Amino acid sequence: MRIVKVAVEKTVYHFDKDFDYAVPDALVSRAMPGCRVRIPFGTANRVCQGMILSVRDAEGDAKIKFLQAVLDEAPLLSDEMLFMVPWLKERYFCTLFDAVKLLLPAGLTYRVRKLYTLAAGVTKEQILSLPADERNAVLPLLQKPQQERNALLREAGLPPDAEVLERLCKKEILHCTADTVRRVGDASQKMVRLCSSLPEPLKLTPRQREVFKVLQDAGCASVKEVCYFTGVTPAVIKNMTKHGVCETYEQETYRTPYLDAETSETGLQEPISLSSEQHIAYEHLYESYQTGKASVSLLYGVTGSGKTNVYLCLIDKVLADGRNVILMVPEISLTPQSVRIFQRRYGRRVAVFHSGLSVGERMDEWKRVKRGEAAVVVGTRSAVFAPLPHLGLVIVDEEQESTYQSESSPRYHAKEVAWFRCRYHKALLLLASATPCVETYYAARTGKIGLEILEHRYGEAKLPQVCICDMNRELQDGNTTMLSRPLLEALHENLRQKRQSILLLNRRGYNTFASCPDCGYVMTCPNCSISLTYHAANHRLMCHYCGYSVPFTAECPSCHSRHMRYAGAGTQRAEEQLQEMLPQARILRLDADAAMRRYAYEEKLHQFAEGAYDLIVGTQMVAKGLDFENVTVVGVLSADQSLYSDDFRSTERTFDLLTQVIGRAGRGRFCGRAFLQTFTPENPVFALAARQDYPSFYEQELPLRKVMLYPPFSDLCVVGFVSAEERAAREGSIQFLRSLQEAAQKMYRQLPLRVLNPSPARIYRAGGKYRYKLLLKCRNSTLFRQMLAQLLSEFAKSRIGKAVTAFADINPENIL
DNA sequence: AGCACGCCGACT
DNA sequence: GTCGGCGTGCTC
Repeated sequence: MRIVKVAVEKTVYHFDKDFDYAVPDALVSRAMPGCRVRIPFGTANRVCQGMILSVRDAEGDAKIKFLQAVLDEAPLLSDEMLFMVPWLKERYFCTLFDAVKLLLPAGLTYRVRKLYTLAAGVTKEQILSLPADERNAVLPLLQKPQQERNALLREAGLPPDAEVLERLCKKEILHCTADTVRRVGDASQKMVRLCSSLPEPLKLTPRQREVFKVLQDAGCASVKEVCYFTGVTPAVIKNMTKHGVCETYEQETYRTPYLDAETSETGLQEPISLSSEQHIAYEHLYESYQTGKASVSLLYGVTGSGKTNVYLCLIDKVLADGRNVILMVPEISLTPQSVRIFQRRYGRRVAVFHSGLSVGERMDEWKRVKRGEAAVVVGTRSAVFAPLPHLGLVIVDEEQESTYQSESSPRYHAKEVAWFRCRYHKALLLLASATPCVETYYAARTGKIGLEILEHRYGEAKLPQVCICDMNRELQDGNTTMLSRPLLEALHENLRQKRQSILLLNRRGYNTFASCPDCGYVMTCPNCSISLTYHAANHRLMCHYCGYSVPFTAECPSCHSRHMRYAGAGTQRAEEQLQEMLPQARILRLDADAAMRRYAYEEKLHQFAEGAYDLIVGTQMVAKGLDFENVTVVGVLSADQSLYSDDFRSTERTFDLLTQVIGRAGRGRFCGRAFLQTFTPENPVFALAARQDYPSFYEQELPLRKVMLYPPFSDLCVVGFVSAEERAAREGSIQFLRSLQEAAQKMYRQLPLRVLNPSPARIYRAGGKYRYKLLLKCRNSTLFRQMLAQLLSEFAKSRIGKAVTAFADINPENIL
């Protein structure tokens, strides 16, 4: 008997597995791995969809059920993808079908729909004698005998969750069946062409002759086009089809948003001249690519060192080999720029993947890639799943960016997925950045991955002059606004000279840290080296890694002055205040958050470049990619907000942010200036960023990581607990901790593991639910993940698991 | 998650 | 004696 293993939709993590189904004889030829199927599942045999993971011949046991239908004519997933599914489950603690969904474009999913008909032998009298609500629900079926659940309820004026229909099924008045429908139809076009053997003798009316001539010239054309050119109606073509002169067929059209008429088929291969430094890096990378083994390299290149040129040369070679490339960029807002560069060079062979595309667009690009019509994919993290058949190179630009981790379940890390795919394809993974994440640089420094360095700025652009503004000083001198005097002055001057400025506003991260204005001391947790966060409710300072807390006092533990204060407020009104202080300035506000529409954003930036604004005020993500000749002043209003955020990566992130922001000023002919406002000017991160000195920053940061056992010296795992009741969430975390310790004692003694106390999540109340978390310093090994998977399943089955959902996230970008 | 099974109390 | 409460356990 033919048996298939199926990933089933709507399972829950703790009982998810690949379920066996028997294939009915009629479907044997179509039930291939990678095809979706319709299956009965659970005690009630509810209809749901699944994905065939593998096929075999074996004896089926008593429990086995049969497939109902195969939904795809050809497999949607390649062997590589099917291989990736269980890997994703094991790695990110999701169900198999969740993993499948990552690999399919959003539009390609089926929806299960419930259809109702009157049961055989039900009479009109019977219906009329029913209670009112039931009668109303049944009556529409007399007009149209089969109707979908939602339509039926709507017509009866009942809410979508009404149970009338289920009741009627039990009474055997209605009959319920289910099927699956495509969510988004393919965008297809009706095409027409001449038949290969024409009827003899060929008799044509004058109008048909017109059509015949057009088709002879064009070979094939869409029905619409033919009608347009000849002025005939579709009836003529239909008639010719009937007489065997021509035939029609459906052809899918692609809706590719970034392709316009200017985009040529193959692109312009303009020669690229590399500097000697770039050339060496390129040569080395190409060598690793050519070894035919999977490898990872870091391309560490200072801002403006021309990393893109190196990418382009590598991509040329990889494409010439008949292999494919993925280029990932951190933000949607950065894709139009990158896409333009790559489309210019590679034409229609470029496909675009990112979450801002509509469902239809995404599906079209996906298909183009799957059929091998596109060989270069540019996009955000979801691009890592692009179904390219012969991957040769994956480039991760700005590899330190947190956007490469998914923020919703399954929380995959695009860099990890990229490495999985590169191993499969024996391809090169290229991580690139001017400020790589500490883990990556450590791996490069210790020889675990390759390292290529570009240390010279391309051309003669000079580093801007950096001013670190001491905000304590400003305060002492009576300046209570959020603009320091040097920055305000520079903005005024820039306005006068008709030059432009960029200001960075940190509105994210509302944590309030405690610092001493006299000596600059910032309160940190003695166990975790994390800034303590002020909690107004109990007037205490708390560590949100381990739950440590102390009462807030005004006395500084370092210099014993009595001026300790908690900071962090004040940026809310920033924008209005700015307009008040610079009344004549034309200010453009950029919000990376949802509000900005997809293209409106590009439009605004274009206007800025044209000089329609004097000043951009934006959040950090926005400011990172901006590159304008006329910008000579950049300012960071409060660098502290990010520097003393309650996260072990906060110094690293701040260094990255400042370095990039400083790099924004003075890209053109004029010398630029950067202003960093802070209450703790003595923090060395400012001087290091001013010099753009990543290696020194790294040397300073690494020992701290080692002492505190943070990555790269351990992995950090967060187990989160969510519940409608605070007590349940807390008790859940405590119980999980207990079983974790037990399991570690008994079965996993060899695992390195340190557990911090359960503590409330940073945002501990969200959406009416309470959240607790447990932090583990561990080694992210197969064994560790096995233990965690086991514990998560047991927890879900336990009594408290009914009230609390637990989930795990290894090396998250943000610790809950 | 959903759903059936089953064991106990309140009711005709 | 039966209806229905929800605790328990299973899902190919």
